[in-house]
Amino acid sequence: MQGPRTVAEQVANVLREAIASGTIKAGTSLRQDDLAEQFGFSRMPIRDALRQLEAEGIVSIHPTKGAQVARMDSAEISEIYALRELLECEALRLSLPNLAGDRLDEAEQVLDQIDAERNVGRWGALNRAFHLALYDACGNNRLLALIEAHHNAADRYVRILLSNLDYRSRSQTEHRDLLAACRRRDGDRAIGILRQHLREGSETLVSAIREDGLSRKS
Amino acid sequence: MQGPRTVAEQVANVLREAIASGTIKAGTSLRQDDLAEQFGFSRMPIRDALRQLEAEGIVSIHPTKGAQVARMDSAEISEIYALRELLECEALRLSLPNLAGDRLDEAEQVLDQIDAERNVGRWGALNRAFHLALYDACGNNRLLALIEAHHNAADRYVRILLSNLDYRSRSQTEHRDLLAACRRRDGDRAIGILRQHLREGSETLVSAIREDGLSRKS
DNA sequence: GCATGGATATATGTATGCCTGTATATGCAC
DNA sequence: GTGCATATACAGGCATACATATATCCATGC
Repeated sequence: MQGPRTVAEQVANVLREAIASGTIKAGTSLRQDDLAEQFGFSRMPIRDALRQLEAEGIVSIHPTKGAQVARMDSAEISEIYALRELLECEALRLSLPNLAGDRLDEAEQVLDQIDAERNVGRWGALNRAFHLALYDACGNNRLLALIEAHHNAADRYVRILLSNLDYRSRSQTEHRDLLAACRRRDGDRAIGILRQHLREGSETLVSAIREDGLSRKS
Repeated sequence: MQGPRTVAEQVANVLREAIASGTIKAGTSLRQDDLAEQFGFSRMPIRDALRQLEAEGIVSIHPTKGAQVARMDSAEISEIYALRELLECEALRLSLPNLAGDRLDEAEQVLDQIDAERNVGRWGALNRAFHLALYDACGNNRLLALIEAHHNAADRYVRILLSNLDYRSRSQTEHRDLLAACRRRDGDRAIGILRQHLREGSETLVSAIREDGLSRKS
């Protein structure tokens, strides 16, 4: 596994993490000159990085007006979660018959890691790792890429969820229920749990955003 | 409706159309210098355009190795059609209850246009317009964007399909059946027809690609 | 006092040049 | 004769410089 080969990729990775972790807030305008100076590179790789992040739906670019961290209101969060439900339930349905036992063991280890992890910033990645492990055998790489893209797009909001201790506890319970259903090869039950899991996440997140006022327009 | 605001967008549009129409074949390497000379601009807007097309999955870029028109083998075509089936059936299910009658009239006009159109290059766009008209009221903009992205990614292959007179005739019959089911507000039937329509397209296209050898690796 | 137009400033879009990395070909050694 | 190493060439990434568009502010006129 080799690291990023270009400066643009490095910049994109740093910005993605900064946005996901909340260091750079939604709506912040990302000026090419400022970023170039901060990173110590010219504007060109920064432009490439911003294009990359735009493709991922993390920033929005308007010609001659620059880039800013994409704002998501509760409606967009709902859309993303509706898509996650559609895509991930299908991936699980396709994957489960082909899912080897040791993959499930790996998924369980990830759950243990989540319980042990005290660094808030790691929860998002671990949460994603657990979900993707279950879908890994679905046989459709584009489907997996779409799922990962939606995880990335909503990452900074999911982290808000996961920083809520109560939600995190419920989430882990559901994760273990889901894993148990997968071990029993009970596809319908597993998909049902996953669907319920995502809907709870969506509802919790939407109400959290509404009261936090995170959706306010600048 | 204002046109492209930047050179990069214009270049991206021209390249997208050239690739979709088959003027630029799959696997062709897209050298920045050559394109810059052909278009009469510098390499920078060409770079931006290629990044944009990469995000759309139309070209693939490898650092220091340049860009080339993305090759799709039959497996990738199958993946795209599996996703189209998943996404479009869901969009239709969500849209149908909110779909106004005049929208259906518009869709029918598009079908008439397809029958009347003699320019092969227009069929792809009209075909897409018909499908999107049906999903328009689904209420999830991201879902619509994903569907449109998948239409674009497979466009040049769909055009191969549509240039087949026999397939085109069958396709139109299915389109009209689908429209009729929508008018009757028979959601299950409409989704069933759509699913069958997409599966036929996938199978026809996969076998066409296999025998045409379009998936050969340079 | 308000509105409109023009000018200026700022940030993005575009052009060009240089450097680095990779691939290929050739030569030498085994 | 084959394999490996080195050198050269080519293409892309990055930097610097220039052009353009847009927004804001100030001035002038009504």
